[in-house]
Amino acid sequence: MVLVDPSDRAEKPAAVEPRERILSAAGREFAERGYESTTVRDICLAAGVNVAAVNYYFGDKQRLYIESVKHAHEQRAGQVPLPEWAAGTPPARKLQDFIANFLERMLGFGQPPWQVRLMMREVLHPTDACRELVEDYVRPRFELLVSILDELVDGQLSQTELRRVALSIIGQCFLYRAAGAVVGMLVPREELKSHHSLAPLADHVTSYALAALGKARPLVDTRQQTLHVREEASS
Amino acid sequence: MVLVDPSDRAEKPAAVEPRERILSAAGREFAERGYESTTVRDICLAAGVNVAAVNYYFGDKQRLYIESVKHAHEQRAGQVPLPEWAAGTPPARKLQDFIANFLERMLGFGQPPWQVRLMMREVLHPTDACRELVEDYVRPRFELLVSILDELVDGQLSQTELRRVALSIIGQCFLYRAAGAVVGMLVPREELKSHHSLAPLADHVTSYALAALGKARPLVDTRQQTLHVREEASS
DNA sequence: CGGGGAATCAAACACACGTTTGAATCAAGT
DNA sequence: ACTTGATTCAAACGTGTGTTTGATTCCCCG
Repeated sequence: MVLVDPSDRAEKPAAVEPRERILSAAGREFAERGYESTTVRDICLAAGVNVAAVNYYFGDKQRLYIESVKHAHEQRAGQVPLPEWAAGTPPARKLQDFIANFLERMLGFGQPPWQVRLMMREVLHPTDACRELVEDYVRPRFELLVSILDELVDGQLSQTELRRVALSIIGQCFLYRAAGAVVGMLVPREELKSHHSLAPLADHVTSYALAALGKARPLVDTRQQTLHVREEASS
Repeated sequence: MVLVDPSDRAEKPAAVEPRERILSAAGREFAERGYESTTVRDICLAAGVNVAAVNYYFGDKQRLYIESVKHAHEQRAGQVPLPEWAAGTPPARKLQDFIANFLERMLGFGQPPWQVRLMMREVLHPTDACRELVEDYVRPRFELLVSILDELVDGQLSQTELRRVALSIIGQCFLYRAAGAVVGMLVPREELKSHHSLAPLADHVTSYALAALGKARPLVDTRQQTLHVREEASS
């Protein structure tokens, strides 16, 4: 006979609703191992509840998964809100801020956020929870980026071109989150920190974009290069 | 248990060897559904062999998975080989070719090849088969790209900066393959073709990179801000 | 107190999975 | 024709899974 004293039941923060504990534990497990590989027994063990609790509170595993994706999404949305700027902020500055914010959100410096990893899974292998996630979470950011770019180039690019540039920027940030392990294998060990730190990355992506759009000097200063070009021309 | 060399057995003209059929079917199934969600029964059904065949030829499911990843890799490697250039080819042209080739390989226009999807899974959620894949398949391409960029900027960027630029280019291509479904939700229906066609994409990524590096005119022609002294009249 | 609905629990269920088995089939060698 | 060993097959095994069950405990209101 096991009598559970309410005071020693609290491995987690005390007095949190079981439903919440399950959602949180499920999010972590799903983010780590994926849907198929995580068992409801693992989730319940991590949450400190009986196996039957999942079905009691959520009906079945699938509905728990969808709920945990939404839960992660909501938590994360409040955690790193969209940046806001005073009127008259130069668009180049907005772009810089946006990229830093986006990277912050994706890579979650400081604490590795399982919420992002869970949503990333949803983006990479869409299930039913995906469309809703895109509309609520991805599209607003995407269109904010497009509008910043539009302002930056002063309406000189078509919407199609703007979206292409936006996707270029997102792709650069995306790679580090989605394929971080492979990136880690490609760059030398001692260089890894500089590839996974916020500031250098954000600077690179920003100046790369600004240079491509003609709003900053190219990464290579072409004026100092004339001599080399001449040498090369002989081959 | 000793296996007989297939070559000295009487050949069946119509059907391929069972081992090959299993590898092919397994690759397709794994690429589509992932490791956990794919059952050996499904694979054997698709391959037209008995369930026991997997264990007979490969030992267990895990080894079949690793073999099928290698198999896909080898097939794909021969299918879209690394481009080669005559000495003296301008690096900008090499970059263009590389990007087109890389996109061709990633997106596989025509029919989406399950081999790439399988390898993509390995990149996104690395297993034991990953490291080998990176060394044989990813790294050579990556270092080729870095060397092209190095030639392009004529040694004016550090290796770290070169790798950053290379990862920027790869990230842009990568996004369309890894998150194609989400990209499809973000751009208008009628624009989708232009975002998933080889030529426009390759042009965009290439000119984006060339402009950022100061080797081509920016995407936006800014009359007031930047004096554009460089005109790419060389050739 | 004590009755009753909500919550929790240990145990079991039903099923699908990877894997094994042992007999049947086949192809070649002698 | 018989032997031999590789291959194929239907059937079963053991295990881990999501889910259900029925009893038990908790908590609150009368």
